[in-house]
Amino acid sequence: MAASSSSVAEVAAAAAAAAAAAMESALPQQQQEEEARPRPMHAGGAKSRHHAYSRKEKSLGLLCSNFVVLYNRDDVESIGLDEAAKSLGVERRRIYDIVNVLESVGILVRKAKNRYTWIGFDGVPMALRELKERALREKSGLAPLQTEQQSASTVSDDEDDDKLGNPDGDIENEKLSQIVDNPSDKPGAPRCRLRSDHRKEKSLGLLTQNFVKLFLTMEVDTVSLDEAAKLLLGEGHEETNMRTKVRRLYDIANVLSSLNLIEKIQQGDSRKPAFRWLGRAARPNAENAVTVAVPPPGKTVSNKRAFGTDITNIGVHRSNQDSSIQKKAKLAQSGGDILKNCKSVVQSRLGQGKKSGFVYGPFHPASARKHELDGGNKPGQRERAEDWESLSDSFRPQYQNQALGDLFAHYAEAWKTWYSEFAQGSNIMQQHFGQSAVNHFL
DNA sequence: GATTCCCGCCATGGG
DNA sequence: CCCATGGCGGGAATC
Repeated sequence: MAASSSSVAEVAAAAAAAAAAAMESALPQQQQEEEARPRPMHAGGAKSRHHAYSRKEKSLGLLCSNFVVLYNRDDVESIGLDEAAKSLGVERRRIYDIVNVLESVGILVRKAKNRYTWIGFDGVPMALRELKERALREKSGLAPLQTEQQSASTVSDDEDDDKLGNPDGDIENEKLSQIVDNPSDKPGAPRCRLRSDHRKEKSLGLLTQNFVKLFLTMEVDTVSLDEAAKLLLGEGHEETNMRTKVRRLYDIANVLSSLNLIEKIQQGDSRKPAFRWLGRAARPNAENAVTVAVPPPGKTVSNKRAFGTDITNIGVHRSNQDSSIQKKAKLAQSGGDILKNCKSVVQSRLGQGKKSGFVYGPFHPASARKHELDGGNKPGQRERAEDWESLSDSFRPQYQNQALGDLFAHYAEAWKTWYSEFAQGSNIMQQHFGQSAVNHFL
């Protein structure tokens, strides 16, 4: 119970601390954490008195940071959920949350039940490219449906997704299966709409992708979660649906923040905060984040939620309600995996990147097109040369090993689900961003 | 009082 | 039926 939980915390702390220490060298500049938020239990003895419950220490963002610190190494084979949960001292449920968004951004791939393969940040560029590509195709491909409200007669109070069967959906699917190079693909059998994928359509992972796409396609680089929710959701919606969606977006935004893919900013004056895309992001880790130039545009004040460098969870609960949650948290398994070297293969394929700042994704550039590092575009003002993206634009899918195949299979599937859902949301996107977004840089 | 968002119940879907 | 997964929303902590 309590005893075990504390020991778990200890282990987590040790592991993460070690990891952090090891990682230190990788950071361009070591910069002590500024720790915007003083530890609530900072006073007192060496350890910690009792440590009052603090939400921040349990945040998904922090958890994500720790997760990354813990696994972002060369010798990380596959990741077991139980193992992760135990190491980080959290319940399994939380790991699912993290893993889902990490996967959406290409940092992980599901290998099997309970098992994920670590791809690392090198996978991000490609994932973003995929995402963006889809988003753009989506935009131009789907029916323009100009400023028409699409009606949807009757309020149909709670159900949002109607399944409007889009004609070109099949075409896309076919194209996909080709790309995927699925050996066991039957040219006729498995072509199904995957009924009742309704569950998946509302998944955190999908939501994450759509959220990211939003940033990738519009040129205004900030959105408030309410806006995002409205955008990603349909039009009018039950208050409750909106609220739930926003809750999820908070979750996602927090982990994306910890990955430095976005940052929270205070919109001008007296307005709810919004999130700004930092595609060029560098390193996960703490808040120092050498997030390059990009001076915050005039009045926006960057007060992103700083994730402490401290190490995760302690077995303290939200309130004074004891209830030792104590999961069995068994950790058995982790036999010798063959997948182990998959990761290293990818790694070597990339030439070990990481420290050089510029890294190629899993696919080595087919045509070694070198894009100038943001050569000379828009002098002055914040240019948004997205390193992740421009970098990946030159990629040509040309996989040569297991892991990559899996990766693509994954993307293919994700697409399918995304496609149907997004089809309906696209029109509202259309009226919001119009054509301008279609041809923005690139 | 409003916002942020953690916690964990419990539906669900795969095996 | 068991168990891995992961929606979902109450309501506590923060702002």
